Amino acid sequence: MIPIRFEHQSAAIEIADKWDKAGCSNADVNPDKKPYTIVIPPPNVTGALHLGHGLNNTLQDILIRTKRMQGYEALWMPGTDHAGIATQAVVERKLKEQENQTRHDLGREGLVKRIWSWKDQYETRILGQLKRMGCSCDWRRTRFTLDPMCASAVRATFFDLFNQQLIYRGKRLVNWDTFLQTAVSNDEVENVTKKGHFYHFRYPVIDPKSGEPSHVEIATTRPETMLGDTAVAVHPDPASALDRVESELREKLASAAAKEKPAMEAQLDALTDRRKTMLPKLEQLRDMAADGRKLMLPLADREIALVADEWAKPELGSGCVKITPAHDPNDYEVGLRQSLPMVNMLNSDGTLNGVVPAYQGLTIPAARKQVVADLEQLGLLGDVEDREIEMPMSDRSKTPIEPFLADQWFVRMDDLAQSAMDAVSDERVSIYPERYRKGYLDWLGEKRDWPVSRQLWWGHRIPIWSAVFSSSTEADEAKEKAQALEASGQLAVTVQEEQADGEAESRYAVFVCLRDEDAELESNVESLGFEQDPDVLDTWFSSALWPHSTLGWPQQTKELEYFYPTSTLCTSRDIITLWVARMVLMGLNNLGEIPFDEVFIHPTILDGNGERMSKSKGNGVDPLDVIDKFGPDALRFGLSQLATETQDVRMPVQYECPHCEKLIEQTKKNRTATTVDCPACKKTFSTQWAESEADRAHKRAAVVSEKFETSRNFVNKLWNAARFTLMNLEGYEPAEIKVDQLPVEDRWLLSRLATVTRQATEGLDRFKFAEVSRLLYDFAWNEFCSFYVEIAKPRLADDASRAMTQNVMAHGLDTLLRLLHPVMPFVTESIWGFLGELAPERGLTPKPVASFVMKADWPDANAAHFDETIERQFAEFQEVVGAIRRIRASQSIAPKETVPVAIHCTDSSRTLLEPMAAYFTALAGAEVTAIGPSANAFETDAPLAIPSLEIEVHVDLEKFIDLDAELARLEKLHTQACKQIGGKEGKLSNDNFVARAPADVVEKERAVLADLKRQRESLERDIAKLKEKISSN
RNA sequence: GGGCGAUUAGCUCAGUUGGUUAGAGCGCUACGUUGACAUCGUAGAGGUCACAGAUUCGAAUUCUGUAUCGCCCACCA
Repeated sequence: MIPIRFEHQSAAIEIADKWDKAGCSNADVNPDKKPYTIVIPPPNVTGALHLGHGLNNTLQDILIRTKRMQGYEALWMPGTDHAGIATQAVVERKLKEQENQTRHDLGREGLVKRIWSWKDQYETRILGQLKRMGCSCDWRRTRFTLDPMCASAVRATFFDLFNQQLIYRGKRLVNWDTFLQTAVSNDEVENVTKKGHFYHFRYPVIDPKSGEPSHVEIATTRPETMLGDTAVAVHPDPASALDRVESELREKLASAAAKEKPAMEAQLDALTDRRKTMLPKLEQLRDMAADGRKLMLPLADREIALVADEWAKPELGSGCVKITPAHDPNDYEVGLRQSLPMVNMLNSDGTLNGVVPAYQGLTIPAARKQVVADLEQLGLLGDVEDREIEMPMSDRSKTPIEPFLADQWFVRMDDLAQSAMDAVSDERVSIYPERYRKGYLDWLGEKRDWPVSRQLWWGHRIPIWSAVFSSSTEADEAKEKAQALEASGQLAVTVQEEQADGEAESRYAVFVCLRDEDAELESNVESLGFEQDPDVLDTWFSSALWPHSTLGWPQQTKELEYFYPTSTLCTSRDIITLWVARMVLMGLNNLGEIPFDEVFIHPTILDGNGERMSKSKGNGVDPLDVIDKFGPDALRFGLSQLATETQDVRMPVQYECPHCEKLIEQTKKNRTATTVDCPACKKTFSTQWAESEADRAHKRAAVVSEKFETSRNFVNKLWNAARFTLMNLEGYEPAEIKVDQLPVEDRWLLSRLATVTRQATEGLDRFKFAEVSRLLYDFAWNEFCSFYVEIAKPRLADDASRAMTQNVMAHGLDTLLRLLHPVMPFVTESIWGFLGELAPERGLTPKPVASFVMKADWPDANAAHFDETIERQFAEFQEVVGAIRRIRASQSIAPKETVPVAIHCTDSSRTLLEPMAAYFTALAGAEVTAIGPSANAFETDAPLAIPSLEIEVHVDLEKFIDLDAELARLEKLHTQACKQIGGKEGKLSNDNFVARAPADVVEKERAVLADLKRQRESLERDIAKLKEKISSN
């Protein structure tokens, strides 16, 4: 027999085990079915999943389960991502903290081994989280972006791109950590404001003509970088640049607060001055630049260009700016625009290289002192001002970051990007919601080459071996030798002309790319003097192949043929460009086919303060904590309710006190604390931050959200509705359900089931998860439970109606379970099991059902069952029930008291309501004494009109009446009616409205007004009668 | 700086092509444990739909502007 409660802890484990044993979530090539495929966005193995992943995976599982029930061979491909930078950083940080070691102490192999064991640990944890959420992935196929299958796809792709000449080596400015000797991402760079100096220098003009200045003044906070200067820039049109600055300033001034005005006015004055004193000189310099005049870079004794570029701001300083393309991001841009040489002056440890031999080996601070002193000696140093300067610092090493021009590998994007744009433009790939198309197209439209190398050890190592030669002949010789090593197309060679650091001459790099892992070939290549590139590929390179690499590509597997292209990709918007776009272009490049038909972008979950959840902030919620407290079905239902079309959803987060189980609102303050005192029970609990032994002695509080309470309650409600049904199935005999012979309530249920099924099916097709959840919640709770089950009670007690009621009710529950299963798999599966014991054959034409609801057919939206008249009639019944209840409540009539009720209505309403008269007792504690046009008012009456239905409900208050309460109630209704009548009359007396609004709208308004007036009159009569009675008492 | 989104009840959110009295859940108030369910039931209170304009007979809904908040991008992944 079905237990009194749904114990999700034990039930979920049991059910998951049954599914697993029966292989319910496995998918195999099956020519009899259409495939439906989703590849999971592989979670990073950096850490455990939080609610954001919870949402992402819940939605995918809803889709997969729905499609599986709809008869597709539904494959959900699981796996995880190696997440290069993030994972290596986490492991390195841990290494530092716990063992005070750096990666150099362990060496490449040692570090990678450590990361693998980290990966194993977190992969297990992540997959465990997904399983407990009920994710019905085909676990046999679990992949990892660094496993041999993915590696083979990465190698094949890289080799192919290399052969297409789409891979090249170039320079790129990276954030270089000179201490860790690695590039760090922008995320890990922190700008710190420090005290420093602003140095003014003068660079001599080479052979100035008469009237031309002999020097150009520039200023910098980083004097030592002048050794790498390759130009000085001046604005190409300083006059109009100044005009623009001035007009912007004036515009601001007009709307500025009074106290800000004086400062702005001073700025304007300075600008006017500058126009007089500086503008002619800047224009002269601009002309000199156009004339191709050169400057002499002091100390380096190198000619550098004078260029006209908008980066120079005529309103600032001297109006001229030195350009160091190899060591400043903005200057780098200028260097690209102006085709300037890029002179790298640093070694990777942050000391100076031999570009200017006198400074070789100096550290940056030493070089700075030296440069300033040397310039002073030459008389080229101007003012030195004190100034606050922004300095980029590495989060990881806490040392200054140097912008550093490093060799990087790039993928040429022109055609690849275009192909991915076309796929979306012509809707071979659709993106929902549509607004995300723009970002995708804009980003790809820039067609920026993709830098794919990362200075890391954790990842797919770049399969290129290179050697550098000073002449092209030598390079060609090396190329031929390399090519001779292999003849079956596993090896490709290119020669690329490059500029060496700090040297003018070209060098010739020979690159050997190997298609597959082949130790022998590799060692042969190396014996020719080639070295493998130390870098690894960008994580997104392997992620971009995910939809086909996981299916076995480059092998032409039968899975690939059957399941590819996949159907739906479900992800969050922050990786539309990084991941989605790249999957599309790689799919097209590798297979000539798009990777998926549609992309669904779901909202981001923020906490109660509108901040993104993250473990480092302390506001991250582990789905397992929510599952422990509320159950997996509640977690899933709650999340699916959040999946609206907006971009963000908020989820206020609470600590659950481990002592008293009260939920304590998480604040910005307490979320970073190591311990918190529970305001309810006054005991102390610890948080994720607790480290000291004293703190850890307190029990740890889970972080959850009360948003899931509603869902947990819903699970409970469903369970109990099922319990009621099952408790009343004693003696159940399957029997044909003949729709046209059913009473109104049964036909109503069938009609509602048809409608709800249709709406749910359509909603899921259009990713309206929140809408579908609400729909099913409302139907299950407010229709199935509140009305159908309540009406069933007297019918089940009556032998005449019992059998058919059992049949219809079993069918209703059956359909409800199927509809809810994708969202709430565990509780529905559990109930399905119990239902199957009592009613193994059920349905309109009883048939044996699948042993798992997970494997059952999705319900048919049987259009023939939809009956608008029945639904409308039933609504009348519901209205009358509501009316009786309101009267009872206003009269404070005790629930156990049965009140006599007369329903004054039309004949057609009587036909409907009469057979249902008994149900008013079950639903409203009412005994119906009369129904129809001749039903009269009672002596002591509390009437309530339902104007739209022409029904008046009369309740006999003989035994109950509270005259004052009744008067108050009627007067309130009267006021309301008057107000509404006023509104309507106003509207209808507006000639414009009557003339211009559509006739049916006007007609409707008139009808409503007439009803309202009738209602008001009747109220006035009743009030008068009541007043008379009160005064006579 | 560029792009996108949000602003509706105390809180978290719905609100279809503009058209009766703007909805739900939680919270709140009152009453109530009848054999499915107190993780419940019934009823109730609570909203100038951010602000200012415009279009329209009619605007939460369309347009423009403002404010506030958030997210993405700015050679960061």
